[in-house]
Amino acid sequence: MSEKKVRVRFAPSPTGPLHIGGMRTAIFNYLFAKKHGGDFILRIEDTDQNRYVEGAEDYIIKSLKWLGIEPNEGVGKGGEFGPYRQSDRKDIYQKYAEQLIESGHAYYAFDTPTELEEMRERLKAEKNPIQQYNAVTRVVMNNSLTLNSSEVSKKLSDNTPYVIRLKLPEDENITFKDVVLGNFTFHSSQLDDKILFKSDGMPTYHLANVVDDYLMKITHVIRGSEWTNSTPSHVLLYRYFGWEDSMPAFAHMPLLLKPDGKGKLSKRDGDRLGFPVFPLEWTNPETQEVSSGYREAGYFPEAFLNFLVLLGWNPGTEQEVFSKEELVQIFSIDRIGKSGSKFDQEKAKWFNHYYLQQKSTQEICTLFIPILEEKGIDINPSNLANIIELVKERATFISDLWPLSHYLFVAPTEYDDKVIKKRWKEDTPQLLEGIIDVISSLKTFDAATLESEIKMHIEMKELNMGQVLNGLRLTLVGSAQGPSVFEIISLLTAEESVKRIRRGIQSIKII
RNA sequence: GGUCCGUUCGUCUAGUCAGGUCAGGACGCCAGGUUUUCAUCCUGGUAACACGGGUUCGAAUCCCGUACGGACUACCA
Repeated sequence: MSEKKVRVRFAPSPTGPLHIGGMRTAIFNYLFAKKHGGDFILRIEDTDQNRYVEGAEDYIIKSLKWLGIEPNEGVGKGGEFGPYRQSDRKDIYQKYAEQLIESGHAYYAFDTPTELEEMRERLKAEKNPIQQYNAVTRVVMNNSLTLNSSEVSKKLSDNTPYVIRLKLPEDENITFKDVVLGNFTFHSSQLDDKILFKSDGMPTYHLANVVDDYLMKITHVIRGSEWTNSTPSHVLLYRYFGWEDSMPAFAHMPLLLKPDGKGKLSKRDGDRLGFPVFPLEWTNPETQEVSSGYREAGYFPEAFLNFLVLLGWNPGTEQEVFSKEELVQIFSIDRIGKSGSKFDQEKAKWFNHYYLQQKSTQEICTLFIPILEEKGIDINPSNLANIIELVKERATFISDLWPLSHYLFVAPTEYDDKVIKKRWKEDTPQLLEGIIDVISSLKTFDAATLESEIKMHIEMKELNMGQVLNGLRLTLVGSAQGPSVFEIISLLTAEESVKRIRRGIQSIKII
């Protein structure tokens, strides 16, 4: 076995925050690399200077880190195949573009944007289904194939803006195998002479991507399926460079779709639909507009990762909850589905609820304390642990804990009208006086004792439970929610409970 | 318009390559149980092979067509 070491790259453009589709691509790349004991490389593809957004690169690194994805090499990490930011590799690309010109597989093109536009308009008017710069149309354009060599050298020495285009064959089938989608055949007449090198001196994605993947010894290209149609051009580049033997395997992943209908998920959908599409909160540096993030919404990274990995992939078993380590063990690229998936916020919440329940009470306390501090609540740790024990099973997010438990910290100041109407009767105050007596007389003060004593009292008086306990809950909590009243009383202490019951008796009026 | 791709419960999906279990699981939803309440939890239920042809004893599975959806079609990635 002389299998090459697996090396994959995640190669986002720093044009803004990474959305969850990009995160999923990163996760799949990472899992695949780890599964095979390989390297995961972070490369920043910033060849479009116009779209560069300040802070985006940092955002990408932070997002990966939040999920526990640490690149083996790349921007912010280093490595022997660097630099890993394409703008720092500018010189490399020019050399390769020129090499292609020398070998006759690329050419200079001097057409202005206007001329290109006219060409497309003309083809459109002729009802030509293909409106591209290709083997047919290039013969009437301004390029080093139609101009004689002295005209070309003159233009070059005049600094006439030019691009370098890939010279596609006129009549050739290009085939490649995609690990996810299967075999593809494209006919060269359907492709265009892609620009490899732009007039601003930067390469396009197509060139930079192929050159870097080759130089960085990438073995598997796992990327979004929006790249499928340009893959044949990339295949040709490998061929023309003479790198076909080390061409990586391609795996194009289906896209994440809008939850409510049509099209691929976009950055706008989040705010429109009321859920985050970004892992972390993002503030647009130009407009100061804030987009919400999963982290800030209260999702745990492990829940978010678990949820995301199941979008378009499954292990083929009925298991749905996985740790990252487990995923590394069982991940397999050929279990990636072919069709796009919408995501379901309800399921994301379910995962978060599940992961929250797996956490220790101590851990949950630690996460909850900042919220309490913000509310100005002072609490002793052992009491807090008891409170968390009591309410955590109801919580999906840490932020649910306060609405679920506030009455255990602060006495109710108002009482739910609906509950008053339904549960507060003429004899309620009198019945509660009886409960005060029971509470006050107890020597051991735990939930079990409270329950048996209060129940005994109710039975002796020949009352029914609902009659007494609902009113009791109202005075303690202010509403008709929460765990067992006996648990509540025992946490509240006798003194506080009696105080609340008295206050309720005084201030609640029959409706 | 052209090229390429896809289509199983409302959603994520198993099953398709090697045709033959009342098409399985999860989320959601509904019902019942537990509970003094609200949740949680437990049990059960609802619900899908896009459509039309063909091949076959037999098709979700293979073939063709149609519809619908998606991606690409920039000196953006």
